[in-house]
Formats: sequence, structure tokens, C-alpha cells
Amino acid sequence: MKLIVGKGTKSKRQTTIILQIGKPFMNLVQAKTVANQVDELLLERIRDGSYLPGSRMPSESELSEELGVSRATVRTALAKLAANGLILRKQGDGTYVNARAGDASARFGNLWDLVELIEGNGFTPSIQPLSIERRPASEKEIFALALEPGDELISLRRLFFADQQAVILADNVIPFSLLREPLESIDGSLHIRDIFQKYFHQKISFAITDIRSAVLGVEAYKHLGGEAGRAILQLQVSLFGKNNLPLALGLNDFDDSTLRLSLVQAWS
Amino acid sequence: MKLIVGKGTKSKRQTTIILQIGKPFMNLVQAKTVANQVDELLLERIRDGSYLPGSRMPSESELSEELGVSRATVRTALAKLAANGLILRKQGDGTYVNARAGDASARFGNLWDLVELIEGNGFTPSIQPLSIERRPASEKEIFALALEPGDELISLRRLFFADQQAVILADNVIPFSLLREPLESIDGSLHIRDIFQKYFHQKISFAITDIRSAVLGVEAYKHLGGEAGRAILQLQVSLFGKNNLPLALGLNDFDDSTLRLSLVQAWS
DNA sequence: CAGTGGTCTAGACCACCTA
DNA sequence: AGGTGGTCTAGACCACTGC
Repeated sequence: MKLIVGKGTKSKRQTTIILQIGKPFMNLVQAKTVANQVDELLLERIRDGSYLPGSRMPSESELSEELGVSRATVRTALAKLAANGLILRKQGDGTYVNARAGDASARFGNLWDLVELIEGNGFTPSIQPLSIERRPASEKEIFALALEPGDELISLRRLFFADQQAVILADNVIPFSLLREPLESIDGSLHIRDIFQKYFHQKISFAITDIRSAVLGVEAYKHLGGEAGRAILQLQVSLFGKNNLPLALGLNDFDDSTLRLSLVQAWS
Repeated sequence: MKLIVGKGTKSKRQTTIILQIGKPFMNLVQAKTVANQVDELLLERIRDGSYLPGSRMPSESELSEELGVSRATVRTALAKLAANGLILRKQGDGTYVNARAGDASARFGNLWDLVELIEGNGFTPSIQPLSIERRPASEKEIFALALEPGDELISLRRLFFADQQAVILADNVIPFSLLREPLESIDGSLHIRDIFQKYFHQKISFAITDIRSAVLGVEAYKHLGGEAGRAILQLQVSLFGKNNLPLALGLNDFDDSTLRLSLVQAWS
């Protein structure tokens, strides 16, 4: 791909960007905003070495002119990169490529996304459904999900693999009353987001994740193997829909001897 | 404080906000941007119940008009609140107060800030310095801090309290060569950010935090007490300065039986 | 269909850093 | 002193939601 980065010529808009900002048909393809396109372009330039690690990137004004978008749009894209720790911005100085960008495995705002977590560690993720069962809710679950005594749950147990290694044992419980499709039709290998969309007709609005330490239990040991009785991480997730309605609980036993949970954070 | 929220009258700018946006003397006080002032005002209204949990907040245009700032500025403030999970925004609908806001103990981008973590759990934090010593770097530390064999470190050990309960045992190691003030003058009860500023003349640029599980060791048990041999969280922090220079390592033994590490995350 | 949040623009002034 | 990122404005059009 040829990019015109020089400053002299007036020939802008030569990059692959800005080709589909036309307002119609935006929802056909993956609805890319201009800022997102800029973000992806810059990400690609960082990854392929056009912008070297530790080096200073072009200024906001330069990028704005080169790409033919407003500076505000450039800033939106840069803000996203900075939030993920990929670049460092210094007022009065410039924007630098963070040489440690690859050291983190997780991005903020994606702690619940186990697939991305595994990818961030450099493995190929896959999901193996273990069981889907219907059972009464425990007292704790009744409280956490705002249910009535006697209400039932769907318990979806799954095993996440990093390459061929089992790394996360996940148990999601969802009120049975929310189910909108036959229980048997559920495809347990889907992303939890898609499961909620397809079978529950619900959109997840936000999540609260508790990170705890625990000792590997008997059940988890069967699937995760390794040294018995060792310490593991437990990600306790609560998923909520609109109006703060509790949708589901997730209990994820996380083998942190294989998988790292690490985050880059810009200093405020 | 009297706030004019009504829509009929043209009397805006009645709130305490927008009183110090005058451009000079901004650096004397805590340099508050207009967006930050809006952010704080909205936060206060959420906290004091002016905006009830779960209810819909005024629209961006209404806030913009009421406060006499541009919609973009309002959006900046709202974005910050949304990032911290305090509000939920729905296109075509409105902005809602997240009733679960208080459920999280940590804010994104502040995982390294142990003081804030303790505050987020509803305790009063305090720091007790244990020891400051100078010693040779281990092989691992030489690698992680980009040192030469034989280089020395400063090891700063501290104990963090939540009210009267010891909850975090922290060990920070910093290359001795970075020290710019007498070793004896270091005040170990300061925030790590201030320690770097005062005694090392360095500004921390970003941090990478690894979250791991571990078994409570003998040394940590002495300080944290509780059940021996139980699982704890370990926050392994690497601090970096400008130019990706490694500044320090932190090893924080985190008693998650007292302190919760929980995060709110908006669904993307 | 009216109103909401989401996106984008063009221009301005500022604080800050480095030379 | 010149350039950088940080902030703010006023206006515009869009996609989406709920009535």
C-alpha cells in the first residue's frame, strides 16, 4: 500500500481510508466511523513498523491534513489508542509509540471477554460446551439476580482453550424466565454476547467483574489439570441489561499459570 | 446551593460552575477544565440524589444550555462518567444513572493506585513504611529494569491499611542510580507518584499491571495475618517513564478477603 | 416522527515542552 | 519562539429509539 506522508504536495486522501464515509449503506458493512478508520490505520502503521516503537508519531495537525479529516477526529482515534496503552501523549512534546504495547494481554473495558483475553496472550481460543442444565436457584443467586424463591436457572458450563490447553472453566447462570428460544437449541460455543442476543433477545449493557484468588477446586481440577490445590484466579462477573436489570452471573476459574491477566494503564 | 434546572427562564449560569474558566491564574488552583467542572457537578448531582439511580438524566442539549457550555464539553464530561460506569448512554433514548455505580471498588486506569483502591472499598487508607534498604539487583530485576550486573536497587517496603486492618504488603524496587536526593530523606508514607517526583525527579508515564494469584507467604503472613496459607492476589506492577524507560517494579500482596478488586465495564 | 446520543467539521485559544 | 497536545465553541448531519 502506498501512503502519501510527505507534506509538500497537496495530494491527500490517497490512503485506503475515507473510502466509505458516504452516509448511506453504512449499516450494511460493519459501520465504520471515520475515527475508527483512522484508529485502524494508525494501528496498522504501528504494527507494521511504519511508526517505530518509541518514536514520535506525526502531530495531530499533520495527521489531520494527511488524512483529510478534522483534528477532532484524529484526536478521537488517538484517544482510543492511548486508552489501550499503545501510544503515549505528552503535551508540548508529541505523541510516541509505546514500545511496551505488546506486554499487556487485556484491554480495558474487555475484562469479561475471555476470548479476547486468550488472544491477547498469543493463543488461539476455542470454546467447548460442557453442559446446559436447568435447576433451582440458590439463595445467593436469588439475591444477586433479583429472583423469587423457587425460580429456576439455566446453568451453562463451558471450557475455554488456549491452543490445545484448557485454561478457563466458565459457569454462567441465567434466569430461566428470560429464555425466549428452546433450551435445546442453545449453541454453547458462542460468545456470551451472541447467546444473549439469539436465545434471550437481550442486550448486555454493562458488566461488573470481581477479581479474586482461590484454590483450584476438585471440579475445576478435572478440567484444568496441572498441580492440584494450586492458587488460581476467579473472575466473578455480573452482567446487566438496560434499566440495571441483572441478566446473568458468571464464575470463571482462570488458570493464571498459563494465561496472564495484565493491563497497560496510562498515568493520569 | 441553588441550581436552576428549569427550562423556561433564560437565567442560565446560575450554578457554581463556570466561575473560574477565566484563562489566567488557572495554574494557581487545581487547573480545572470546564469539562472537569461539568463532570464534578454531575457527579455531585448523582451522589446527592438530584439524579436518582436508574432515572434518565437531562439530555446533552439541555445540560449544554443549562450550564452555558457547548455540547461537546458536556459530552466530554459524560464520557468520563460513562467510562467509570456511573452512567449508561443509549443512542436514541437517553442517558441513565447506573444504579450499580457503587458496586465497583476500582476505576479503570487506576489499578495501581492502592490508596484509591482502599477508598473505593469504603475504608480509610493509611500507609506504614516498613523499611528502605539498598541492595544488589537480582537477575530478574536486572532484566526487567534494564540494568547492568552489579547495579544496586532501593527496596521500599510498606504496609497499606484499610482502617485499622493491614491489607496490602507492598515492595517497590527502584534503581539506585535514579536517586537524586539523600536516601535517608525519603518519606515512605507518600504516594508512589510523589516519591518519584520528590526524590527521583521523574514522572511516571504509564504502568503495566499483572494480576496473579498466589499463596500467602511467610513474610506476608506476618503482616497481613488471617488464615495461614490462603490464596491472595498479587499485583505485579511495572512503572515506566518517558521513552519507555523502566523506572520501578512493584510487588503488592493483596488480601482479597478484606478488599475487593472489582471493576465496572460498559458493554461495547 | 420527534428527540436522543453519535459523529464530524473548522476554527480558536491555551498550557506546556524543547530548542 | 515555535510547535505540540489540551480544551472549547457553534453548528451540522446522522442512526437509533420510543411513542
